[in-house]
Amino acid sequence: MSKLKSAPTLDDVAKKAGVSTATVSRCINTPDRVVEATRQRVQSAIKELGYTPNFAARVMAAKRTFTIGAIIPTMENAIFARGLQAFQEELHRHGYTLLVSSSAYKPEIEEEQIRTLVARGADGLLLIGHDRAAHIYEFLEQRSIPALVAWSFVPGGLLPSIGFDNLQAMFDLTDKVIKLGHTRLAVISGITHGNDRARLRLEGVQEAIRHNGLNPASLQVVETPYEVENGAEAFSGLMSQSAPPSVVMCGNDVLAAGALRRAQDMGLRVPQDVSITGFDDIELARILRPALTTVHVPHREMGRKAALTLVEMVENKTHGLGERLQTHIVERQSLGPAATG
Amino acid sequence: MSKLKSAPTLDDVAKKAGVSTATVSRCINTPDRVVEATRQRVQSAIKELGYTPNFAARVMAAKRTFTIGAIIPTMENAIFARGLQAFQEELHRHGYTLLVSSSAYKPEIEEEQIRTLVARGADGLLLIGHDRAAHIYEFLEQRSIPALVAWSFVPGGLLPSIGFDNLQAMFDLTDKVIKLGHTRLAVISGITHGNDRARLRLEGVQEAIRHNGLNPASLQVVETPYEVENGAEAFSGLMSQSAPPSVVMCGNDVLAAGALRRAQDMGLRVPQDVSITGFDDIELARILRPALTTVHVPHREMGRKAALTLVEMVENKTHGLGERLQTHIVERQSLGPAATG
DNA sequence: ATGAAAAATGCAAGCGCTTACATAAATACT
DNA sequence: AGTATTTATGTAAGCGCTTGCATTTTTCAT
Repeated sequence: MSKLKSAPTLDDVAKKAGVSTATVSRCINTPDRVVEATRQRVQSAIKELGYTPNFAARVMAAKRTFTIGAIIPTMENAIFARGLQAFQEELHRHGYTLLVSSSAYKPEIEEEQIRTLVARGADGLLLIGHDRAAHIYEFLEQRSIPALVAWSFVPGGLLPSIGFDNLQAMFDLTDKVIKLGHTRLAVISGITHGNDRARLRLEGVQEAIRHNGLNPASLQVVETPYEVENGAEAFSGLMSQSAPPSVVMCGNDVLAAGALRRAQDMGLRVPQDVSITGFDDIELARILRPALTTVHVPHREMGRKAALTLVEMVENKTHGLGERLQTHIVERQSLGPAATG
Repeated sequence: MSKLKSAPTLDDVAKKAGVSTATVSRCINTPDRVVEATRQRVQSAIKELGYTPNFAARVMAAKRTFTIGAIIPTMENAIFARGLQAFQEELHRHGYTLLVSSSAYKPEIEEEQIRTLVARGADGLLLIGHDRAAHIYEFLEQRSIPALVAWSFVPGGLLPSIGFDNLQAMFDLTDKVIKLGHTRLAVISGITHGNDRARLRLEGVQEAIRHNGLNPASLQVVETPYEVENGAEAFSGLMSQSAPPSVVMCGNDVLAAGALRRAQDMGLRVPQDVSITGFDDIELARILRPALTTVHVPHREMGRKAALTLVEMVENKTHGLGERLQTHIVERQSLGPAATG
């Protein structure tokens, strides 16, 4: 009942069905080029043997893998997990498989992963953000691997991108903050090095400050990795100064969650004593008390569209148009008017 | 500067270095079997050409992929994301790449994914939980693919497992709940069909109830998918009855988060009016107010150990011992004594 | 019926790599 | 110095599949 050592091959199927391997191959790949009767015979041979095509052999012969690679900073942040899930689902719908790696926000690791995925024959690649060494783009270009950037839309970038305008989104949020009367702002930003999303969000704040005639030098910025604990630490650092900010704008919801918790631990009321904002609008933002005022990003839509675009790029060898997705501010309870005093 | 159409091959390198392909191959795979001078020459040829070994060809020839497949229900739940991240990191440390698919908790999809991963030559497989059709185990056995189950430890299962005792953990938590004076318990469980973790957790509650001499029939159970919103809905359903429970035990933290939020929306104080418990101890549990009393599961450790075990199984063709990891109750604020009223 | 065109199938050449096995070069030993 | 070992490299046979081209069978129009 179970004695086979190695998997049955095309040849085994061919023999059993009394046809050539070519015919079996056609039955699998282009069934309409095989006459009904033969197909039946082959099908049952396949079933009987429990045959599954060997992927590597197939790739070698056909030069196609139907695999798309994605390299994300981490699976632990819900925004990537969610977008990736949608990406995967859409890919699956088109017959592609997803190969994921995470780079832990480290450029060297990302580069290694890119090479690995290419060596594995990924038909296309999904990358996060635009910031990376020029030679990586050259490598991709030279190997003519279709690649797409997500989570950051930059028109006319080296690679097409599906994402949103991080700068504009944060500009708008900051503008709203300032209109509420805040003048002492602080930012808890993600690490900007090699991360255009973080960088652009920070720039958005700065631009809004200038735009509103506030003093750019008054903006306090802390850069820290995207973890709850870091948000908390950064927050207490910021608040224990002589002139603490009236609002702390965080680079993402995770950081904001940490800040919020710490605020409560410090006995500060949010938003009465200090306002806090997030970015991403992950589920957490809604669950927290007070619920987080944040920027909603359509992660699922982004994942889905990225898949669609990438498949299109791979199959039609087109360059990919890219698309700017809309974000919007979600007003909840963590942002209030500046305290009068 | 960039004109090459297809990737350089071993042959190209061999020619450029003036050696045979075998030597180049050895330089890459068993460098100590090649003399220094030659190795140097080959190395620089590789560098100059920007050569990367073709994965598929390698697999075909060597029958090894250094790939481990993992099929998880979803990447969206932090518990899997976190465990998988650790799994991946450990795998990477041993030179393996991770291939992930998610099954969306659907058995048919899981089966398809298993076949796909096997066809792709995964050297080993990580599966979640023990509940699946017998023929899948046969398939794995027949193809002699090492496979390991995680997130659920069941000694003497068909496959070795690295996980924890879901039943015992929930039994302990329930025992504590009952000791606090609660007699009207309710459970918001995940869907138990095809999910031994959910099923065992529920059984844990039931056993504890019997063990403490309470009436098993009094336990109210709602089964629902693991989403925040579902937890909320289930909670209000439960509480709007004539004799609402004094404690709602949730199948995981996500469900508990939904329940908690809904409780607050309904004007119920937690834990004064009703207690709520979770399971998993994800970050969220700590952030919520009141913070969730839950069962801590060592996800990272589990991921890491699973990787170690699986690599060992693959490389030494051993059967894998499995390991029962310890969980513990984390007492926070969402569970209190039964209301005396 | 009969030859031409169309459809179905078979043949066999790779795809790029690893790895026995064979051979050549270097080193050791008497 | 001469032979036995050891070490380094080359030769070539696949791994399981796809696919262009050749061949056979079927279909169709005359």
